Amino acid sequence: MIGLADCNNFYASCERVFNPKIKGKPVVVLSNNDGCVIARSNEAKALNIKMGEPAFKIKPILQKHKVHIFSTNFALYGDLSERVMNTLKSEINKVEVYSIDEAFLDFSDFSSFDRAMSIRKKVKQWTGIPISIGIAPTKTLAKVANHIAKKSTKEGVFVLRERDITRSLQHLAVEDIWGVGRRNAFKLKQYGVYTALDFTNVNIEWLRRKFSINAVRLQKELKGERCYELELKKTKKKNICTSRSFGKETNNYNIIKQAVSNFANTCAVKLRNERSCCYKISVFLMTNRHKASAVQHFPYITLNFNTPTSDSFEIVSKANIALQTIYNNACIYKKAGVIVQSIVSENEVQASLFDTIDRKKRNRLMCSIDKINMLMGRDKIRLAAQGFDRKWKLKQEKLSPCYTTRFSDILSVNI
DNA sequence: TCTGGGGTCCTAGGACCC
DNA sequence: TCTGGGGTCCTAGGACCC
Repeated sequence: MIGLADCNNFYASCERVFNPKIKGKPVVVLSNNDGCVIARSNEAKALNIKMGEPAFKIKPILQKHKVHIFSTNFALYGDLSERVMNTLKSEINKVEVYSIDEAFLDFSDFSSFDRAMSIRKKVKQWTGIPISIGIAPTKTLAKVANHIAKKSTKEGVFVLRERDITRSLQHLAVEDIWGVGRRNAFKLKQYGVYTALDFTNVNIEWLRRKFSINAVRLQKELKGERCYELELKKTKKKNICTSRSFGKETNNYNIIKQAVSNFANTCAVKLRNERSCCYKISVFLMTNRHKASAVQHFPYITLNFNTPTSDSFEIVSKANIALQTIYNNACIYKKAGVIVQSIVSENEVQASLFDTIDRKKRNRLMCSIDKINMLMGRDKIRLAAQGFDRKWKLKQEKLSPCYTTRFSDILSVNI
């Protein structure tokens, strides 16, 4: 059997761990720039606050019910996620960390309701985060089991046995199947497929023809045939993207250049952490698509490196060449981003015949910079192009302390 | 006033080869 | 009159996930 452990309302729960005052109260966490609701406590869900809703649209509800609002604090969530995963690993040998708040667990040795309950209790006790566990024969069914654990059990644990599969699928809407999104749910309903059970009953050839190979796999998984195994090896990323909306829209070239330089540098740092190099870099800009009256412009350009690189100097300067090409000062931009692509492992780099850079020396320099920044704080050493004033930076008005990752933010206790 | 960020996989179609 | 068949590789766009 495969288990799926999923943290309940993860970001909202993180905010509560070190702030007991907000227990039992409605809590929402907003996306970057304090834009949309991306996490809700049960009390906030009960107020009918929807996932992804722009905060400014529901301001009256938030005020009326005294909802506690937080900006995203990824330093906190990332750290608590690691604690949860480590606790799971202390109980289960094979754990696939699937996302910041989810992990697949190998229950092939023995799976029981009681074992899952004790794991759940341990995670709560050790980290303060409540989780739900669903257990079933395949990953997709484990997702179903988790769904049931969250919605219909008091304990937060559900074991989906073979004999109960049909009954469970009957009560699961087709759009709630893992891997069926909005588009395909709409399409399926047009053909009269409304529940997960309906989905398991459609002709497999028809499914292959009308949808994709994934739909076929999905059907098999729902019937208990395993198509997806646990992925225990960490794989290298194939693309790395850093992008942000600006706190304030702008057409100022220098501000945008600073932002793009910072995003490009972050991509380079991420590449070096992965021990990878990239062949290509793309830069994009976006105007505010919600503003009907504004001139819209979504330029995007990709440039190549002759030799794959993770060098900040090269990546940032190439990003700036790209920016120069696509920037148009008649437009007010809302967002910019840098993507590095065609990624290869750093020990598989094929150098260009005409390469002129002393790469060994540059690598040592980058290593030193990374080390110093690790010890002394992010961007302590930076490229001049990154600048200091950060006029493009995001809005984060409701940021909670980094309780676990910054010395000055550690809680003090009065006895 | 105000609307997120970071990924993966699949497919169709174009360009090219012999 | 009449215009093939079998491939590979790359890319953009779509769909999905959290």
